[in-house]
Amino acid sequence: MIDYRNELNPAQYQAATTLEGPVLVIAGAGSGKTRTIVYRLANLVEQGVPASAILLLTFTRKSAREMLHRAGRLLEHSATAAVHGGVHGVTGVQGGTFHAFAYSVLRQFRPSGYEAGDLTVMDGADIVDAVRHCKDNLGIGKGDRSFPRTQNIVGLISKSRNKELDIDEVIRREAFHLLVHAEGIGRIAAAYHAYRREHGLLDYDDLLFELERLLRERADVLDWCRAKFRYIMVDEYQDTNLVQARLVHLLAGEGGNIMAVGDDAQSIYAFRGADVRNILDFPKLFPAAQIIKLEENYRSVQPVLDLTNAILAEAPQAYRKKLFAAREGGDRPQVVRPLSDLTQASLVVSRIVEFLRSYPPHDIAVLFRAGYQSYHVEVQLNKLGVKFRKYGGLRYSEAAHVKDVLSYARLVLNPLDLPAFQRIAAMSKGVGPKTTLKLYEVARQGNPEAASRACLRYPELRADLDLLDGLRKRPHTPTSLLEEVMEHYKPRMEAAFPDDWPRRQQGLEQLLQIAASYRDLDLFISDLSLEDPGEEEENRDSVVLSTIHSAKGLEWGAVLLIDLVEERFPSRHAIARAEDFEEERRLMYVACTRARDHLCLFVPASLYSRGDGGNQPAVPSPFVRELPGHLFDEMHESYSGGLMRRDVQNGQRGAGFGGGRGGAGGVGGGGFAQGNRFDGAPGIPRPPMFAEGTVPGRAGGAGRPLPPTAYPGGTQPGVQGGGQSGAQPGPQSGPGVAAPSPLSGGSAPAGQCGYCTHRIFGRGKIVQHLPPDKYRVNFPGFGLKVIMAEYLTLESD
DNA sequence: TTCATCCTACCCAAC
DNA sequence: GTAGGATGAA
Repeated sequence: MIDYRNELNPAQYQAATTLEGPVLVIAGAGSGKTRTIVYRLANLVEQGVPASAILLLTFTRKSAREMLHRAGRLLEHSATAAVHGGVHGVTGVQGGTFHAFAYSVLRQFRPSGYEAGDLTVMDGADIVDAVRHCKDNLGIGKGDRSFPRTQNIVGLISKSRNKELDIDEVIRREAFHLLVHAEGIGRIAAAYHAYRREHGLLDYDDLLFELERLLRERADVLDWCRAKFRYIMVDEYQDTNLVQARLVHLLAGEGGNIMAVGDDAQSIYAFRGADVRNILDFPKLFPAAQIIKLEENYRSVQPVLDLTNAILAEAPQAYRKKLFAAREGGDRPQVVRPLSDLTQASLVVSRIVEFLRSYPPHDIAVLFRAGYQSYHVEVQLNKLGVKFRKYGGLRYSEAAHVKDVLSYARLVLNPLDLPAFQRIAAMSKGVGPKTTLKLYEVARQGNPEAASRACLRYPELRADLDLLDGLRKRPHTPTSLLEEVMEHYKPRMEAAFPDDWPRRQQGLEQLLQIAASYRDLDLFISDLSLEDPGEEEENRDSVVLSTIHSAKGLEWGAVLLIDLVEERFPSRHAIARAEDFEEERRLMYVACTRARDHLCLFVPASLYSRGDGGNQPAVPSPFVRELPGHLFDEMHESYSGGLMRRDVQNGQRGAGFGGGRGGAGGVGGGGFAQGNRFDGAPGIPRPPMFAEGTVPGRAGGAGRPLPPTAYPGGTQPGVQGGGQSGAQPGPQSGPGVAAPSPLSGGSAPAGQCGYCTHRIFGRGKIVQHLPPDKYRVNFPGFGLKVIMAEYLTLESD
């Protein structure tokens, strides 16, 4: 028997043991929310509720699986499971995202109004392709420079549906400058809608709305759902949107057994229609709802908690919680001020290397606002041979070769899947957009002579169509089908990607692996759109790089948060409207509350931008400026690359930018290993500003007052530095490719045995030469690393 | 009509 | 780096 009362605190206990009726759990960051859900799952099962009657809606399938796994372990260890003969388990619990759940119901009870044979779920790239197709088709915005990009249009369409507002209204509210194009955008949206219906395609928003429509139109389906899922739990409820809340209400019924878990302070998805009001209005929607608050924080040390509480203190909040810590001691968070975003990357990486002494790689994370911001850090990590995994960025299933292969599979399933057809057709020489459409019409009308005529002209395409016909003739498992497709596709891939096809081949093998666990092709394909399989395997020997959004719900021993400057964080998109700005603040809160022991905030003093001639000064993020100075330690990078501690005595909040000159000097104490080790070290490219001798915004070095920035409610924030908006710095080197290192002076080792020195890892023994230019080296304390020769200095013995 | 090439503006977050 | 528009040749 699980000892719920002893293993949970009183609030958690109440949540885990209240099984009937509606319950709202307000769970502060790090308050053992997951633990509570896990125990409640176990409890439900112990009480004899069949697993198949439980629906667990979470933010990712991964977190659903994690909870189910833990609940299963809990049950295994309890005596009750044995008493009941082990029949109880959590294996039958349905868990995943709203979208995945919606698809599972929709494929079972097909909604009315879809012509084509099968329903295919579109992923982000499919959606962009489809909208572009509609836009071109209508000839809207052609050659008009002021017309928004397809991506932007997709964003507007999705926003209008998620917020359930007219697209004109969305434009009026959030993109006033596009108002002149509102009519055209509206027409594209309408065409895109018709396009999906015509081709049997569902985008993310369709999944939710079509499920709602189905449940409202078909009483039998609603009854079936209610009878089947008698206990529903929804995690991260603060990030549900309107239609999701209605779905919850529909599925549970007014007095239903529904538990919603969330934290209004962590609502960070308003941009996709999430509405904090959902969590605030939960008691109205379910009048009998009990409200339980989890306020004790088990995750973070007190100094980290103090800082995160300070971030939250500035925010208006409905469900007031006072988080108190269960963990004593710990270091104060650090604010590090690198000279530029380029040197920031070096500092971040050396900090990571330091943390690697006390934490396993997967317990260290670098977090950032937007995917592209980790670029420099990735380059630096590659240089040092530190493995990392990046979350939030290009999806695995959106890689070209994967999409190619999947297009065949999609056509087998749904012969009129136009996006897939276009993809396949475009691979053939001599076939462009026009020809593709003609051929598609021919195929649709089933005109045999026209078809064979067309095939004669394009032998490659003919081979594709033959393959598809062959595949359609007999039933296939996802695996056998993919194997056949891949065999057919391989020569194409080798031709199309001459330099890296072997790596892509590996990716396809991975796809095969994933497919192996599916029996139904349509489920397999839709799952790829709904959940990134790349996130499945957790790599325990890789440091984590993640967008803050993707970091939701996770925690690490050490968290490094980068690019805390205006325009980047808060995002430049979020400074005009107060509500957007508040969401940025919550995002900052979410980021910082991910840290258990160590939190480092990086505030680069300048940003490198190619377009604007080098480095532009950057203004520290208001989220850092507003922090009371006694809550953190502050370090400045010196011109020579070392770090110096800011004089705490002068440490009034916000006033000390550049004031650290007279401080404790050197580093040592702050934990950044050796103080000035960057000086003249080989292989560290200095930022251009250094070489050029000009340091915008830092000249003079001290006491420059902070540029005032106005925020929503006040005047428009001035555009600093000439209005550039963070043009991507040109790559100084691709990942894994050595940058020219101006100072290295040709120190590449030539021998292959013996010892070498690395500027971060120190002295190590060369274990193996990996031609042409890498070495496997064993560094005491760090273990085996693969390092490029350029970054090693051979010991001349 | 397709394809190669150049050029420029543009990048926010995710199911 | 990428999307996608403009351009001109095949």
